[in-house]
Amino acid sequence: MATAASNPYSIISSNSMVHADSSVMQQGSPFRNHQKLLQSEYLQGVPSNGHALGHQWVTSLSEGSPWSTSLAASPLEQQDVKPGREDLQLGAIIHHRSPHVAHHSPHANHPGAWGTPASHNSSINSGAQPMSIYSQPGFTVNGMLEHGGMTPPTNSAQSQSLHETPTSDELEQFAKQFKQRRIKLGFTQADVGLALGTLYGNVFSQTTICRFEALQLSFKNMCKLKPLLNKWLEEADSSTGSPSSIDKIAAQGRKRKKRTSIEVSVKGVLETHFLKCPKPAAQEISSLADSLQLEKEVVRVWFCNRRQKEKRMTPPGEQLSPHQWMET
DNA sequence: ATGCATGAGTA
DNA sequence: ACTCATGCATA
Repeated sequence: MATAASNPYSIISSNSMVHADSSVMQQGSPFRNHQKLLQSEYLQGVPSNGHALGHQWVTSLSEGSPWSTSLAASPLEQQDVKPGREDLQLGAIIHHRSPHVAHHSPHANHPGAWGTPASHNSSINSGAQPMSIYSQPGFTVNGMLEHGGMTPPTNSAQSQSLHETPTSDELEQFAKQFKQRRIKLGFTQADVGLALGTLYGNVFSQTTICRFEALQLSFKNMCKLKPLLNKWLEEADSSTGSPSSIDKIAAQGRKRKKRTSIEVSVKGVLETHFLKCPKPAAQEISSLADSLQLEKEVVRVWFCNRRQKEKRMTPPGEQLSPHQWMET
């Protein structure tokens, strides 16, 4: 098993437009609902791919510095808890440097935001706030949707998405419609992500758009993105046939740990443990990691991701009626 | 489309 | 050390 450790951590830079739009054809029904999804998902047959322990990042490059070496543009697209502000200064900068003026209400980040019905809960959703939009007058990054920014004559869909928390159904409906429109208009998920960046300053990846369409984000997260996507939709709809010259942002040189590939059987074990104890103590993780011959960190992260997955609107597994995420 | 990973914000 | 939003890399 001379692990062909030929590709430790890759320096993000190449890779770019791979996925064209694979989402157009696959996917049967996005409504898989919440249930204590059992191991079913973890038994996904992986026929011709028994490559097991793929973990253990590296051992070949003499770079010395492990993945933690993070440099370059930080993915600050996080949720700034800033009441909206602190970005006007950026107006001067005219570079790749996504403004990411995330906005967010001083939310109360309650755990299990799910238990809270959409009725009269209003700590979430802060929809559209006066985020500073600044577009570089002169050239369009995405070929389309480059408006003055500050001119929002389109206030068609701000009735409820602004103060009223959408219901699960509404989100589901929207997601579905969004995807359809997007495809008809000929945009890929990646395109949308970029457009959002040039439009509002918040760039998103193909992954996020994909998850939105598939309702694989938390309820709160869905609520946050909906207004943005809604706006994009409007723009896209109106701007008839604007050939978009996609502009991929060159990735920076940031190192990242190579993705660990956990063996199917090992996943089964992890899943079993998860069902018993979804929140193992540090020590338990250690021993578990030890017995599975995995890095403790890998196991820890696995549990984190597993928990997070449990909180999504459409957990993998069963496919039930598109309701009841709020329950339980 | 999704698995594993990062990082800011919290508790 | 966890949650949550998000994404690179990969299947």
